[in-house]
Order: sequence, then structure tokens, then C-alpha cells
Amino acid sequence: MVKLTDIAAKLDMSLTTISRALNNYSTVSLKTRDLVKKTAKEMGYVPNRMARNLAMKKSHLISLVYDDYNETISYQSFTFEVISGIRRYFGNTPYDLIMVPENKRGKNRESLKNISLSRGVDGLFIVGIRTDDSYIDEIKEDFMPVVCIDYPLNGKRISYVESDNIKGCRLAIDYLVSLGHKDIAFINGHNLAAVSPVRFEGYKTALEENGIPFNRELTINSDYTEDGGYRAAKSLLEEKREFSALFVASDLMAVGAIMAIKETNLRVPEDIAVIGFDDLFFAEHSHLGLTTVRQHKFEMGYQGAKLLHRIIEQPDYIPRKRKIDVELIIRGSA
Amino acid sequence: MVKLTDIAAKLDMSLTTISRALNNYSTVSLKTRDLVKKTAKEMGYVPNRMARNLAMKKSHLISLVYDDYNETISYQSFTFEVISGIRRYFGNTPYDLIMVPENKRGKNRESLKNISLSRGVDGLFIVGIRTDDSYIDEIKEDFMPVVCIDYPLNGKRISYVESDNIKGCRLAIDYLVSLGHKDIAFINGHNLAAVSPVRFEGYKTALEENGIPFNRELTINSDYTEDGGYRAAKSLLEEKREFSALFVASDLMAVGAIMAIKETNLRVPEDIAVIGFDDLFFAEHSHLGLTTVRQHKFEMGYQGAKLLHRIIEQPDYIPRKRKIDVELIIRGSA
DNA sequence: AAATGTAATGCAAGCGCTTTGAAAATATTG
DNA sequence: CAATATTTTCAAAGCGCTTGCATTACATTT
Repeated sequence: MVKLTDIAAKLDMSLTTISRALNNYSTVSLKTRDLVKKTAKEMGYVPNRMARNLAMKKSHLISLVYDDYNETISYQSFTFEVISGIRRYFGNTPYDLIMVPENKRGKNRESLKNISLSRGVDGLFIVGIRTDDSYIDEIKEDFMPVVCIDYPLNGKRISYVESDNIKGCRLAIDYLVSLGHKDIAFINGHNLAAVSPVRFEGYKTALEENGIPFNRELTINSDYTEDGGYRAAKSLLEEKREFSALFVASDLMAVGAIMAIKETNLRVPEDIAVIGFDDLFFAEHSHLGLTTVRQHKFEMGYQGAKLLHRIIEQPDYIPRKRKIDVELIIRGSA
Repeated sequence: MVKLTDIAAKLDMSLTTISRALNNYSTVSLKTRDLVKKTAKEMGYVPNRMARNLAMKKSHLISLVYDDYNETISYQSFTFEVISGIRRYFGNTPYDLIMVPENKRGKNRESLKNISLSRGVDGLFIVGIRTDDSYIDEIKEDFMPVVCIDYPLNGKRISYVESDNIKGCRLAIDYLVSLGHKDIAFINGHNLAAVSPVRFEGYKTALEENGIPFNRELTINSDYTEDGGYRAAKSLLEEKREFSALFVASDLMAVGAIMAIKETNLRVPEDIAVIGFDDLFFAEHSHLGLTTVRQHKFEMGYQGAKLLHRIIEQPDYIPRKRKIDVELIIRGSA
């Protein structure tokens, strides 16, 4: 591995000059800079980032935190797309991403703060954190720049990105109402996801805006899994709640719900119209095509990355959350 | 940030002793070790990995290389699961994963070698590399430990993991034959994926083993996309090839193919039986349920990680490829 | 008690880079 | 041409840690 001193020796210059030349300091004459760069290239010089990091106390590393153990396909494909957006953004910066695999879910895992400080990362990007996660208290300490997806956390160097969930609910409900539905049931996810209460509010508000009284009996909480959606719909149907439309807080649950509806010998959308949330790939392919509220996941990642980048590089920047637009994708289920 | 010298000062010991104590050197008395550890904890000491890396010339970093720009859902969900496997394995080791986002696909991107040497990573894990990728020549230089998924590369410190594609094809063909099919068409992916020729061979061999002559007219190459599968099936059907079963080299293409078949007013599986490859999530949900060859993606990642770990830590270890078992998942399409 | 062996600790160099403050070389001015 | 300003270069310290070698402290043997 050729290093700066090797180049210095060969060119009979000082180490300092070599370093400065390669870093394009204007205090090094252009001629020298060119010569140094050329020689460095010829000698196959590759800068040692570990040394550089140590000297500069800056790693150009973003720690990407997400949870593998949530194995639903929703979460996976959502996460993957968000990460793609993050990668795309940072692809045009000197930052790389680092992932610290957790060895155990829950207790005994190392503190996020320690891991991060130890690697000297410059910022944290957190996808899919749950309300009961112990990391949250650590993050609140504001020990370094953080951006979360779908979790409202604020601080001097902390912010987040979320879909416009309220709008998403309104789009869905408005559309159902425009189709003539009045009795609209709602299957929500569990409250470990910060978006759940928001979507609940969105559902409720949208109903009221349409002059439809909210009926608690038409709502039920589930767990964002397919089976959960199935069971929720099943119980809604068995208890003979009167409803002609069903709004489901995730596509995966919607798929389960549709299965339950069909098992009850009802037709979708004729007897019960169904709208999901997410627009995952299979929404398009599942059965008859799922009408759903599309989240722009890639964009969430991209904008989040941009935000984080800014927080890191502009110490006096006051971060504000980003809200990403959603749209209603009309297919066969409603 | 408290550092070793701070602890040394407080305890009035030498820096060396502190370092050794924390690293559990037996040359430090147990009593001292305990004292040092306790004090370190009290003082909130967090080791600085940048400094440590520099001193030890070892980063405990694995570079994870994959390509975002391949946006098919197949690739995405395959990749995500492989990565989960990798993360799970390394979760029980001191290694972290680093991802270097590419800013541009293809030319102008930095050399893999430079990036890797620069960050001082200890090994490379490569998912989804294509046969025309410029990285391949670099990898062959054997400049550091590498494990690929689905790409046959060998070297002193290079190996790979693949599904048992031959077996997968045999399972599919045998099953179709057992159902009475004799004319079995095959839609393959493009040859930029190293697995394609293998699956082609597998298909051909399996036919022969069943005493069915190979008929080139019943095979067609496509591109692993849904639309590609659609077009391939369409052209097969339009040219009036005689076949009662269709084996498709990926689930995504199979979904497209089924769409084409239905458009031609043929039924699946009554008129044409279809078997896919991968067993992605939507195989279970698409239409009638796709019969398919399941790849154990998580396991591929896990075993690959284990292999890479070994190559890194045992310099004289001679790496051998890992072949991961596959299984036939029978659903409604065949 | 001297000689020897062993366990515990410390000194100092080094990992490869950045950066401050000073010096040397060159250019500008009256 | 001396005096001043400007450009270019360099020596050395430091980033926080590991580690080979030397040293000291203590235990064992004769």
C-alpha cells in the first residue's frame, strides 16, 4: 500500500505538501498539485480513510438502522425502497452507509449511542422504529444528527420524514363516499407503529368532513400482518357489523381481509369495497388489483437523506420534518 | 469523549495497562483488569474504533455490494432476504456492514478495489452481480476476501454461494412429467445473470432424464421482468408452439406469462400448467397461487456470510462454494 | 541471602493522515 | 536594490489506539 510518505520521498517533497496537493489546497501551486496528483495515480496511491478519519474526527459514515426481525413482506419491501432512496441521495456525496446488525432483538443489545460514537458515524438514519423501542430514549438525548422515517422525533439535530397520512386517509374515504358508501369500516395496525394513531385520526376526520358520524364499532385494531387482516375482517363480519366498504391501514392486511370477505361468500368490490395503504408491489397483482393509497417510499428515503445531510453539514440548521405526498391508486377492489 | 489516557490518569496507571486490561490480556492481573473495566464504565468510556482500526489495520467491516438500479421486485425482495441472512450471521460477530452507494451505474464509478482498500474493509459480499459488470475483473485479482451470490468466482480467498439450480429444474420438470406433461416450454432469463445458462442446462438435462427430447423451439429467452415474461409467453403462444406446460426461470416472469396465457383464453393450469422459480412472496398470492421452486434466500446470505467470515479469519483456509438446497412448492398453477 | 524464574507494568514507537505555525522562496513596490 | 508583501514549502505535533521490548515487583528455589 503506497502512502503519502512514499510519494513525498519519490518527489522529494514534504509530506505536508503532498497531502495538501491531493486535497487541492490553493496554497500549493497548481503545477505542484498536478505533478503530485499524477505521481500519486501512477504509484497507485489509495488514501487510507481510517487514518484520515482519525485525524479529522469525521468518518463520512451514516449509520442505517432498521430491524430485520420484522419479517412481514410489507415492512421488507417498504424498507428496501426507502434504503434505495437513501443510497441514491448519498451516492452523490462522500458518505457511505454502515449497518450494525443486531444480534438480539430487544434487551442486551448494545446501546445505539455507544455503537454510533464508537464508529464515529456522522449521523443516524432510522427506518421502522417502534414506539416501544429502547433506542428512542437514547435518540432524544440529541447526541448526534438523526432522521427517522415515520416516527415523530424532534430536536436540535433530529427530525423525521413521514407520508401525508391524513391526506391518504382523506383520499381513500372521499373516494369511497363518492362511490356512495356511507358505512365504512376501518382496520388499523397496532399502536407500536407511530403512524397508526395518525391514520386513525385521518379516518375519523375524513368521515366527519363527509358528514358521516364516526362509529367505533366499525373500527378494529390489528397488527399489520396478512393473517391479522384476515382475522380482523373475519371478526368484523361475524359480528354482523353493517358496512359496505373497508379501509385497511396496510396492503398486507387488506389482502388478508379480502380473503376473509371472499370466504364469507361476499364479493369485492360489489358487496364490500376495499382500499389498502402502501401500494406494495403485490397490490397490483393480488387477485383483482388492490385500490390503495400509494406511499412514495423511495422519495421518503431520498428526502430523509437530504435532510440528514443538511443537519450534519450545517450545524446551525434548524431541522423541520418533511411530509411526502401520497396518491390514491384506483384498481379493482374499490 | 473520554479516552484511554483519561482512565490512565485517573487510575495513575500507564496507558498500556489500561488498553491491555480492557482487551483482557492475561498479562494484566485480574484485579487490575476488573478495576480498569469498572472505572472505564463509570467514566463512560467508549472505544474509538477509528483509532483502533488504524493501529490494528483491521476494520471489522464487510462491504456489501448490490445494485439498486435493478428495480424489479424479484431482485429487490431476493436481495433483501439475502441481506437479512448476512446481517443475522454477522450479528454474532464483531463485524459491521458497510454499503457504498454507487452514484452512477456503469462507467465512471470508482473502482471497487480502491473503495474497499480505502475504507480498509476486511471482505466483500456481492449480491446480484451481472456477467458484464466491470467489477468482476477486479475481483479476480484476488485483492481481498470475496463471497458472491449466484456468480461462480473462485480464488484463494474468493468463493460463492448458489442455489442448487440443477436440482430445482429437475424438481420442476419431474413434477410436470409426473402430471403427464410431455411438451414443456421454458422461458429463461437473460444471460447477464450467471444462473441463466445453468437453469437452461438443468431444464435440458431434466427433460433428457425423463426421455423427452429437447426441442429448441420450446425455449425462449427473456429478461426476468414481468413484462418480459408476458411477451415471451405471448410469442410462444402466437407462434402456435405445442406445449401443455411452461417452466419459467423466475416468479416474476411467470406472473407475466400467466397473464399472457389468460389473455389467450387458455386456463392455468388446465390448459397450460406453469411453474416458476424463486418463491417470492407474491407467488403465494398471485391469482391462483404459483407453483414454484423455492430458493432459500435467507440461508444463502447466512451461509455466504459464514463462508466469508471463515475466509477472512483463517488465511490458509481453502474456500469451497456452498450449494443451497431448493424445494418445490406446489400451489395452484401446476 | 543470593540467584533464578515468573508475573505485572510501563516506555515509546508506530498506524497514515491533517493541520498549525514558522521558514524559505519568490514576486512586488518605492 | 533594499524593503515589504505574497506564494510556496516544511517540520512537528496530534488524532486515540496497539504492541514489542524493557523494566520492575514479586515468588520460588538452592
